[in-house]
Amino acid sequence: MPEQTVIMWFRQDLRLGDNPALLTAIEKGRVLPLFILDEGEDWAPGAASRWWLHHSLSALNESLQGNLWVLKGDAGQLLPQFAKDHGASHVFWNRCYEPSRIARDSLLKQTLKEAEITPGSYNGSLIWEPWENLKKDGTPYKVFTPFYKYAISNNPPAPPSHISIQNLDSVECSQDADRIERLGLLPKINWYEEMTATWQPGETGARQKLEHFIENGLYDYRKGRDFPSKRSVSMLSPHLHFGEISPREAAQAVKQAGEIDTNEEQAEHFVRELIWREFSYYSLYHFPHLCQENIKAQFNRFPWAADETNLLLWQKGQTGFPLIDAGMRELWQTGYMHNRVRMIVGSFLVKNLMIHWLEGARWFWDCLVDADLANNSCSWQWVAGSGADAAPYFRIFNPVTQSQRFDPEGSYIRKYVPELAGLSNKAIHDPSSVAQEELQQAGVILGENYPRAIVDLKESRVRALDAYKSLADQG
DNA sequence: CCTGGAGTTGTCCTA
DNA sequence: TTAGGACAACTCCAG
Repeated sequence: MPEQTVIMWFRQDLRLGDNPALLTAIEKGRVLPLFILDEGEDWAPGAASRWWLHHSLSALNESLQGNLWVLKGDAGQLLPQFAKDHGASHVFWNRCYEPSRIARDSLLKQTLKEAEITPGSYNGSLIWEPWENLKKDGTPYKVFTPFYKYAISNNPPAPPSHISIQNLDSVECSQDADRIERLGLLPKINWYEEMTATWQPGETGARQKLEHFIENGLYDYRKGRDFPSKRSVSMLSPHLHFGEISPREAAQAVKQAGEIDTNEEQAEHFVRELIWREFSYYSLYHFPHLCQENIKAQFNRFPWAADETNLLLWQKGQTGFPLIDAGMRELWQTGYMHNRVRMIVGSFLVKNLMIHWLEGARWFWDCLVDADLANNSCSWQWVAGSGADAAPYFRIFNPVTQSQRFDPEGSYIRKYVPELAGLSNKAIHDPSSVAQEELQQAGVILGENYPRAIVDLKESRVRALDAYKSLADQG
């Protein structure tokens, strides 16, 4: 009897290591690795994500000895037919948790079963399934810390699999050699030079980032992660999003390194951040509307400004606030932005400019290589104050104060806003309030080579506070 | 039920 | 210069 053909449907698990669906597929028969690009999905990948996906697929294909099959179109339609055509007995995948994908996948399971093909789905992307870790009354946590404490003490994270998969004997791919190019994921204009310098999509690149973090960032993570020029952060977010490394593997590696180097406290903080990612998936699973609607309904009455001009200036990094502009340009050039700066540019858009958080979420979605529906939506709702956690609404970041505190020497600003490089460490945080003479010496001409501040921080802060207050007054 | 403590990530003013 | 309280008062969660 010939060996069974088992389709391994890769989605956001573009790796061979610690991949439960793949491990099960290998046990069951001969693996046919497949990826399907479905452009009709809600929140289809933005330009930066597509760039990443192209390279990640190429890397995966290489580690599969060129045997990754590729399709383009509606997975719900294509997959059952493809499975039939190849006489597959099973189709395995790791779960995705976006609402539309949950619906699509459960329908697909039904279709496959009717065709007498056995489907199987696994957890390859999360430390915990989102339906785990409920409160005693069976409802989900809405606040991070109680969720964190409960999950850590009741369900210690399971260790990753360390089975190494090399030279996998998979079904030979008979598709054209340029099938990945023909997905059309790369943009026509070559805007991605900076991205190539910053990133190496794929499993190998992910491991390198992890090791680099363990060696260079971990010892100082707790405090250093707040300083955008320090790069004490892991830079793992896009790798985690595309599943090039599992969160379990990252957590275990960092914890073990922490024990060896007595950096337990630092390691714990890193794992805590990974669990924030868990909490975002958990929240999206239990509250699927949060990617388009305010969790707190009173925010539906918020007087958002429909200000195309300010939105564009924010997007292009031309607000006149150097830290904001540095962050927005980092995003544009590298597909990434340091976490603290994300909070600050987010607060600025939503509170100082009073532009709807969804506008920010959409822009991030298109620009970020780590664009992730759960993380992006939850984080924007948190910044806006419309999310489930009860952060006091009067928390408004001051981009100048934050800049002085977290980029005291202006090195992050100088990197991404080079026209200000000649200003002193003191002056660089707020050129609009610097004396004409000093600006001139540094070659800065406000309104010509660097914009004047587009809003008054004090005024706009008061305006935002009043707007938030009016929501409370009406109940 | 009721109660009290806590809540990722702040800012500003005053003493 | 720095530390501490006000902001305004909500919701969540555990006991």
